[in-house]
Amino acid sequence: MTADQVITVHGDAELIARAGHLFAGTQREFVCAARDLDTWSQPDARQAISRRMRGADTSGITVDKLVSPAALADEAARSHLREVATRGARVRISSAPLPHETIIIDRRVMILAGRGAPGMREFTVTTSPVLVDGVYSLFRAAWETATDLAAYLRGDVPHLDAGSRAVLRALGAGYTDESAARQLGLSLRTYRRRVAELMATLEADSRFQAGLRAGELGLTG
Amino acid sequence: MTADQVITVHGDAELIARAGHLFAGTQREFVCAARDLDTWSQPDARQAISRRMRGADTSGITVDKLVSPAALADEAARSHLREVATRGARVRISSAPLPHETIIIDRRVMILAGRGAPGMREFTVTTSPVLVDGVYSLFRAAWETATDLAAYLRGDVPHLDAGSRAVLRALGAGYTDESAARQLGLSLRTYRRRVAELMATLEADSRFQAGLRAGELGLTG
DNA sequence: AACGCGATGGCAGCAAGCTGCCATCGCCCA
DNA sequence: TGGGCGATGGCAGCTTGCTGCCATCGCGTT
Repeated sequence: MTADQVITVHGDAELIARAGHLFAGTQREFVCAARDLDTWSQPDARQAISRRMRGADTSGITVDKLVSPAALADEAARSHLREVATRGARVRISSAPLPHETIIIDRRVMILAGRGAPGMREFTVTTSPVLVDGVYSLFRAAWETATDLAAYLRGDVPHLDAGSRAVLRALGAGYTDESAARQLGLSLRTYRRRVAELMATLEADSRFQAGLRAGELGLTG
Repeated sequence: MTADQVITVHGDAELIARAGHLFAGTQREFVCAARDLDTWSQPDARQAISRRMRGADTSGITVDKLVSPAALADEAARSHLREVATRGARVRISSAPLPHETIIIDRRVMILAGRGAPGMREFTVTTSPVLVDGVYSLFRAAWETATDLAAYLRGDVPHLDAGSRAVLRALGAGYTDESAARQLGLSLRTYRRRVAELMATLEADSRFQAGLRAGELGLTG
């Protein structure tokens, strides 16, 4: 039995001071899962990282960012995500609650954030291969099933009104148009109009494709 | 800056000896993500755990097991999963590669397995709240988007032959039956027969529902 | 050769889905 | 009051999808 160490630091400033060099030393891969963008919206923390990254050769580095829909709530966060996406990062949205912040660099170092006020969070820095590999696999499992940012924005999921959701539920339940319309108190004509609108929204050419898209976008409940 | 410890043990025997009491001490929740069932298929390890769990009140404990499809490969593993499922555990299948083994008990203790021969793996035991909470969130994110075991077995995903997959692709591409049949070199009649078979397999009443199911079961590529 | 069997495909008829056209209704605004 | 407008629903005609029935074909068995 042996004992590895997990370093715990308090606050962004100490993290930058003690682990900043790890960010700059990224060789191949930088992955990150976070429920919000609080850490990076702290101006001084972001600038400190940016300064360190400047000059580094970032061309061969893949950047994967997994965030929850909450990160799209305000316009500042949206534009930040769009910006990193245009700089080559892959951004995906997970409907499930994510950690406050999990960062894995080159599959060697792992940084996790605990809860706490922005700027004063507790972070742990770990290099144990077993720990890092295990968490990395979990990250990938969550990543694989998440929705791409572009698809998420294209689908504009949250803009589905209650009616469309009801139609979606009826379709998903496998009803015929006739019984679905009856259940929703609509005429057959109107119900089908709704279905047609929904399919247009989902950019689907067939009902099968619409079902597929609806599933992809996590509209099933 | 403080330093927590991560305990590393080698092999199932040492894990049982040093951390076995943690399993028996489970109060509310036992979650586990694993790419295979090697650990639990080791007879002595499983028996040791079973012995410790005996007598403990397991009624109020929720058990969540997330495994990859590989865990359904051989019949022994399948029946083991069915058995834990009937004992109240929730079992889900993730199409993405999972860690060799990740266990989180009561959201307080975390045990991760590294690679290595069954029986001789390296395990880490961690109690750092920041680490455990972070990994727990990732687990939940992967869990949320995984497929329930029952649905997975019902769909019998692996038993889809090449033809069915081709049909699935055509449907997903949004082609009409006519053009899909032409592309696949089938008559319209046969193509529709295939679609009907597929829908029966997916237990779908409508094409929309079939699309939904296909998406759920991760058949889209 | 004769047979059985499963897969295929044509045909026909029906069910379901799609959409243009128009009448109607409720509502807001002038 | 009257006009405009969007949402609704009926109708009709068309397309697409669904399936039972039967003929055919290939293949392996007897």
